[in-house]
Amino acid sequence: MFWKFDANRPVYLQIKEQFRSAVLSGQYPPGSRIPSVRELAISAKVNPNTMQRAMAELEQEGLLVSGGTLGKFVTEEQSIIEAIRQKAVTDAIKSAAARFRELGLGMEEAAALLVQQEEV
Amino acid sequence: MFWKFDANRPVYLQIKEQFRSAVLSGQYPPGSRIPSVRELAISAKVNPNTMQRAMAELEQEGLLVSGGTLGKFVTEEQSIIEAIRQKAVTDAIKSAAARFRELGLGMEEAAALLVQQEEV
Amino acid sequence: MFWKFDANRPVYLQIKEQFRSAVLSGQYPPGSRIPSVRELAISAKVNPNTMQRAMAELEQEGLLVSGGTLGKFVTEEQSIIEAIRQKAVTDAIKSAAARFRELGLGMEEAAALLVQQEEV
Amino acid sequence: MFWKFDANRPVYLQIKEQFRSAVLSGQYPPGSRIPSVRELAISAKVNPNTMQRAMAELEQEGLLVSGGTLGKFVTEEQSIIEAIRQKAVTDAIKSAAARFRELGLGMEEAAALLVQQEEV
DNA sequence: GTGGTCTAGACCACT
DNA sequence: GTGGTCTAGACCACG
Repeated sequence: MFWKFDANRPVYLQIKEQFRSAVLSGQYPPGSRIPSVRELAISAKVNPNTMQRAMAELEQEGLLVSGGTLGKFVTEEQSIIEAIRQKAVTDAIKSAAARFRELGLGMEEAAALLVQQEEV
Repeated sequence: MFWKFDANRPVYLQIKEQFRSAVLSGQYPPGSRIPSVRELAISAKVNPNTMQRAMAELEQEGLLVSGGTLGKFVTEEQSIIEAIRQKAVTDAIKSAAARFRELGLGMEEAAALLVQQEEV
Repeated sequence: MFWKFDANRPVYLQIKEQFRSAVLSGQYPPGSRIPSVRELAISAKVNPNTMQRAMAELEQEGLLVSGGTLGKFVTEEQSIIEAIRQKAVTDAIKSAAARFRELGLGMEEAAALLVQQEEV
Repeated sequence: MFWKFDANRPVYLQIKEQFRSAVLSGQYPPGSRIPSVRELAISAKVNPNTMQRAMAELEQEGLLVSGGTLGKFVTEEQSIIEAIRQKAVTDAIKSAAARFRELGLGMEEAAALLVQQEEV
């Protein structure tokens, strides 16, 4: 798990986003145990409380379930995961579209730049 | 000029982004006078100090030039504007691409969703 | 605002309960500004962070709305307040009933003891 | 014996309450042998240490007496049982009354809701 | 001064 | 060892 933070947004929100993405992209399969809060905090070079807050919110969101002293686990309910994925993708697209529109960039143009960027 | 702020990022940064976009998209042509900080602050429902800070940074960036007691003006130097546009577009694309990649979304897929979104 | 905490349950949860009750019982009318988090923390002899957490959750619940740097306010939406009151009362009744049942106490019996207790 | 735990309070305290209630409501008559700590722990899906701690405290309270290698038994002294019952009922009533009062709920009103709840 | 975030470090219960 | 809570104290953005 590699972390990258932008200084201008709350770290715990960025942790939520990135960890959610990690789960959605299959890095932590449904039902699997995730690393302990303390380990994750170390890997992200962040205070355990900050990591704890992020994971607690992902738990409240339904993506994670707490196994008490056994650690935290990715939910086994595929429907929840799928719903979260849908929302994440839609949000990302909407937010990018809004930014492009703000810049006066047409969607086809933006789409072309995106594809082209990948080829680099 | 319509403003939309996200609670989780410094307002003055969002003002910079949005005002810069307004200039780049031609809403304020090169050489034109922009509204006073006071007026902009009211339209954005923001403290004048906050607006002042944002405009000062856009001035330092070269996009705006101060006309002393006459107010602030958009720079007339096309090269500066063009450079800023390039950077803004590139940043927006890169940032969107990074987010999509994080979500395990292919660029072609994302591009398709973007175009499709416009049709809605 | 007077606070009373039970050592065996998280303080922030008890703060939520008690403050919610204070609002529901009209101590803080709809739309009114509540004391600052720092003041409340002092009055409850609790760390500001703990109070902050409790108020943030009441905000998420919809009972409070944040006025940014102006402080926090009780929501003006009567419907939300009413819904929260309903839930609070129902929960309290259910929880008491469960406890009484556990003790083999009939509801009529318990009801009598409750009324009698008030007369003391 | 059916167990139900609230995540926000120490499990051993909840075991004490529920087992005490089970005895008071006659599920384990005076002088009868209770299941082994190991069995109880399994039925409650709880660590034996946790169950052990709860039973030890009930023993110290006088409700249970240890029969050495024969297991634990409910005390045969009716006076003790009666005293514990009194305290348990009084505590439950007081605690419910306090909660209702906090919510601005009159005792007659609460009593009515309690009785009504039973009919459902 | 206000809300909000973050760090550092401690303590508790135990799924 | 793990999740969870709490304290103490600091910093930031905003007004």
